[in-house]
Amino acid sequence: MQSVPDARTDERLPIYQRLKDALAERIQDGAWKPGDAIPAESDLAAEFGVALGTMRKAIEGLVVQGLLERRQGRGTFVRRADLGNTLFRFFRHTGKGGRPLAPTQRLVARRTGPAGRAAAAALGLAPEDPVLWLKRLRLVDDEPLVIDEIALPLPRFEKLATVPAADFDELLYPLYERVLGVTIARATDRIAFARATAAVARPLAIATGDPVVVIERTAFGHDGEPLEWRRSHGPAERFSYDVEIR
Amino acid sequence: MQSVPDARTDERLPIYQRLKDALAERIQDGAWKPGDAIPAESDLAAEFGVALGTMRKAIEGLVVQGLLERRQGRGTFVRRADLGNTLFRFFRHTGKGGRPLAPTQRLVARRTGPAGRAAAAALGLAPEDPVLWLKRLRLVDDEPLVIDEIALPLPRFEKLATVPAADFDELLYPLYERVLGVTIARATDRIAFARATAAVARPLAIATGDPVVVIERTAFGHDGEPLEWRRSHGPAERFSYDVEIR
DNA sequence: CAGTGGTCTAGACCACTCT
DNA sequence: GAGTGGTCTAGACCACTGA
Repeated sequence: MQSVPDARTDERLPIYQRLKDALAERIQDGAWKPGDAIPAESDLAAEFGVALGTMRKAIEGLVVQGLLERRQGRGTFVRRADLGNTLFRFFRHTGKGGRPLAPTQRLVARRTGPAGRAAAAALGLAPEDPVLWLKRLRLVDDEPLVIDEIALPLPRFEKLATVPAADFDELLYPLYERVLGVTIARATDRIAFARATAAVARPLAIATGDPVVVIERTAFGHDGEPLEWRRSHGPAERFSYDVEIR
Repeated sequence: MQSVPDARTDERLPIYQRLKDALAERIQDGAWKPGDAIPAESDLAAEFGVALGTMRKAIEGLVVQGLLERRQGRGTFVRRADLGNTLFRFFRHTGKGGRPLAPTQRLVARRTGPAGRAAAAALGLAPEDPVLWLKRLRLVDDEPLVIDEIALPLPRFEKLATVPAADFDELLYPLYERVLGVTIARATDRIAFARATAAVARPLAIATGDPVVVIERTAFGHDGEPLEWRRSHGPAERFSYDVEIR
């Protein structure tokens, strides 16, 4: 049987490609952690036995991919993915009278249960596989704006089932990293509109049947593995999103 | 009085930056037109008196910006911006039974009138400045899906006022290029939600007050000048949009 | 086959950051 | 001042395309 060519050693690939894969692997493996500085370009070039320019091209590629971040005169660092905040990405920030916004969040429910069809498809599980379900309400200036249902594959996220509810005050992705060492690198959102069900309308303090935005997100790790699925609902009138094309 | 440093000659900028600006200018000026091949990298390097690698870096930048397109072994070409199709970018393509979709479009109205507040702000005009207004209905499988109101600054788009209505069968950006030599390079969309007014509901064959998506687009030329503003409405239930983050 | 972009090298000097 | 990334050069060879 023919051995499958490894991305790092497949000689048909350009050197800089193989370097990219080798460096990316160090990040995935956690040898280099988010926030860390990686060795100097010249050191890396020497270590891999390539010209400086070739190593630069490899690093440049990872910078474009958002894995690394260069800081002139200081070094090259493993980037901490900033996937923004659904609240501010997708909703109008009605900063009335220039007052600073006060976004807060509250864990409404936490339970273990079957993934169901949508979450299972996104996470690569069977619908009956158990996941940790979180329900979270996000408010701005004490006004409910978004309700999230979040599915996290078990056993990987088991520890989150016992973390004190108060810890869910913070953003979730940093929490995953702190508690579980799980890093979210990338996510896909799908935006659509629907009518509010009773379960969604109540926490949002709107009427059943009112128009809502539905944002379904799948979040992935550096290795491309799906780690989290969530479905968020918010009042449609508050929704606003900007897209830049080309 | 100090002369303002030209992007192409400001010596504080890296050479490759100045090269980028010089090449971009040739595209803006129409010296190199969309679809054209530009001279070989080696020729350009010689012409500008720089090393090949430096010219490559400049070209690479324009490729990333979407101005140029490389084709291995053939040459480097001026890219024809493909701003996609609002229909397929933002709405579910319900290809029932695998039948190919039949998207069509119809010019519903064409008139000259004041820009009004929204269009004027986007186009950098005064609200009372005259623009050419187009109203266009877009259908898929003979079912109305999107109604567009399009504002085009006037004197520049004057010729479009007399072009036969049948020509509006095609996509607008290629039409602008063919009839006026105007190239759209970039656009910004803002997506929001509203209730259908009577004017919007009638052509879409929905009820007044039904939920609709509103997509406001400003389109720009290579020089960053706003060239077109449009507001599109479509039924909210048919809307679907995917966003990839980082 | 000639001409194009794609990869790679080995060196030089500059600009920035920190101590 | 030492160490980092940023720019630039001048050359070599490879891989692909089209006539």
